[in-house]
Amino acid sequence: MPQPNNGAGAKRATMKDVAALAGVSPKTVSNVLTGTVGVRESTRTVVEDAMATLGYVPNLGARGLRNGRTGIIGFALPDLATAFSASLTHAVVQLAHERGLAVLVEETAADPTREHLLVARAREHSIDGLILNPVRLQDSVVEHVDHLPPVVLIGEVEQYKTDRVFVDSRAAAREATEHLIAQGARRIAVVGGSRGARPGLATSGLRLRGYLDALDAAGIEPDAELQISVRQWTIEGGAGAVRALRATGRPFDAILCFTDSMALGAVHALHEAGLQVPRDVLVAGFDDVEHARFAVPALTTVGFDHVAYVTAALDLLQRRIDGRERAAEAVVVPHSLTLRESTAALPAGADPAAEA
Amino acid sequence: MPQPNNGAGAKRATMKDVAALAGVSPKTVSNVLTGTVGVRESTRTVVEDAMATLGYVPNLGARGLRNGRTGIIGFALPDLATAFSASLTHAVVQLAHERGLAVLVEETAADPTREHLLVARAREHSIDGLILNPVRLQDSVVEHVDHLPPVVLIGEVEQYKTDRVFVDSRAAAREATEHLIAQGARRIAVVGGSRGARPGLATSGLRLRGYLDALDAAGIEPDAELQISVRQWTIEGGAGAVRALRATGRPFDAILCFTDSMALGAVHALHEAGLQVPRDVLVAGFDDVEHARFAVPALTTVGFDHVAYVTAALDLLQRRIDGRERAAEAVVVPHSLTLRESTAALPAGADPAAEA
DNA sequence: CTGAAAGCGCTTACAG
DNA sequence: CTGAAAGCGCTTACAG
Repeated sequence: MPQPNNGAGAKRATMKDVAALAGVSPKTVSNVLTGTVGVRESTRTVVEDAMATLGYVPNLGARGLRNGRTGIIGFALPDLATAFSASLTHAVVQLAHERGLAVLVEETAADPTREHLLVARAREHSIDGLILNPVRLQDSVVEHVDHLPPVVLIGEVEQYKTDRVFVDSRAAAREATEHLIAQGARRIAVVGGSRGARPGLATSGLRLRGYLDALDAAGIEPDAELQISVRQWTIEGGAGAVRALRATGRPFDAILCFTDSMALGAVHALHEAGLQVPRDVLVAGFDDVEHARFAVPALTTVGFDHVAYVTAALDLLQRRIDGRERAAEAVVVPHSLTLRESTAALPAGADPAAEA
Repeated sequence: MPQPNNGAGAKRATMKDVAALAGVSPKTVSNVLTGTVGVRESTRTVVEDAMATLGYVPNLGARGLRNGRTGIIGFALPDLATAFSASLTHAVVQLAHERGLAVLVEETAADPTREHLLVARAREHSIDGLILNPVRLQDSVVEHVDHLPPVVLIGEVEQYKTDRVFVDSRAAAREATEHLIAQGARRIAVVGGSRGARPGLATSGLRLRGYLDALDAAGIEPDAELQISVRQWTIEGGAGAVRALRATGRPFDAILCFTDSMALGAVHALHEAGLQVPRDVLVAGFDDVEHARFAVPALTTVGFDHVAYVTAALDLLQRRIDGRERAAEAVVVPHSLTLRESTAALPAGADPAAEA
């Protein structure tokens, strides 16, 4: 029978083994490895040969126990299954690796107890820092702040004790809404914003505020029935929102969704109902995930550079890990509205889509 | 100025601190924590109170140094940005957490050197095990097998030394192709399979083989020009494949794509070219990601239970970690073809889509 | 059921 | 530039 790979075969070489083979002390091996102290060239060569011979790989857990750095950072998002999450995770893993950091990925989900577990787990594994999208945990993160490692928040949160990276959601939502108005829309629904959201508080509230700014500037009376709150910002959530919207019986000629995933779900639900985008309804999203560009029809969306976003977060985190005595910083990543087929101008004088 | 959260305030409590406060030895605290040895109820209470008072969280790195278990597993995929990756990552993180495991996520990418880095990194962090989708690293993983921790491979690989989880891709591709034929397609293109793929070797080869099986059974002569190889199995890759396909000038009336992401890209590229799905061309995919269900048109796809898939991988890994003396096992996860709008029957006598 | 000793693999002081 | 000692926080034997 085939011998399964069990890794138990060769007992892993330690620094002591390398030192013995090279004829030096473990400290010298350590010096070669970390490079903090100069080592004579000949000594270095002997040590490096010994490491190669033994297939030596340092044990970062042991190192971390001594010097307090594990080389692991945490990355926590509410829902790893969305397209936006995939794009960010991709960028974080890629960019963290370039800095020699490994990434422990966490999911906070809707369950509020997950957040506490997450924080505890992060501490258990002695991560050097945490990049956190606190959409659902804004309040409690603040509470636990004493127990947290260095943290960078991504996304809009009312929190000034911690470094953070975000886009100007209010301005972005306003621009997107203005665009829909310019394309001829007047009865613009919004998907994602909670009706009772306190403006300024988080992503959802800020985007709703920007939407209202644009309506106000255009002299359009906002209609609370057109503001659909969505619990899960997923494709399914977006589809459900459109069904809810149609159930109100209110006519609408455009939909601004707070994520591309929801927008794609909205387009699907409209299609299901026999409504065509953009002929009958305009649709715009947020995030500019790869899918937005390739949807049918291609989706107008508020985009920003995901790599720049993640880079900013990692830069802040690195600085916080290295030297902790700084005031909290905020980095605003530029956004731009990308125009595509889903918001091509409505035919002049078209009737807004009414109830089924 | 606001005081940033730096975590440096309260020096973290250790087991020794808890022991001192509770008036017991560190070993007793350890016993309470691990539960391996019985502890008198009154002692337990005192210790637990002390832990709560100090906000004690165990240091798993230190524990791992002593007992060889870190509680971290690795999860490595070629490309974290795809919809399928997002779905799997979501499931792995969720299900691993339920088992008390944290997940270090890795990306192997197209770069072959990444694989070596990944293995080295995995060892550095003393992960307890690794779940690996070796699409691009089949050969070298085998080479490095001595240095790897317990590994479970996901996806089809010709490798019998290691536990693995996969779907029967050949049968699945055959079923999907038979369905396309039943819907009236005769000139079926395939996207993802390399022309020169050695059948039986990996996902791509197996799916191509299943496709050829179906053509053969239906008495349809395969056309090498309809087999488009794609380097990156992304949306963009799928769109590019359709452009390449159209550039050949060969007519085609259906496309089988080896992932849903590629299928969605294909639909987009067809739409761009003025071809409608399913009126002019049928399209089917693989994986049944959430998006497939909500695409316009909704996508016919070979689906399987992602949670079952990941659960099988975790079960195998857990057993391998616990007791290492077993022959390598293979788990085949059942698949099923989900029929949707993208493969609604072609109009009888329709002309296959020809070149632009 | 509980404790004192030793050690997991590494690095930090401290010497030379 | 290199070494011997001590210790990071925990658990594994070994005693009682």
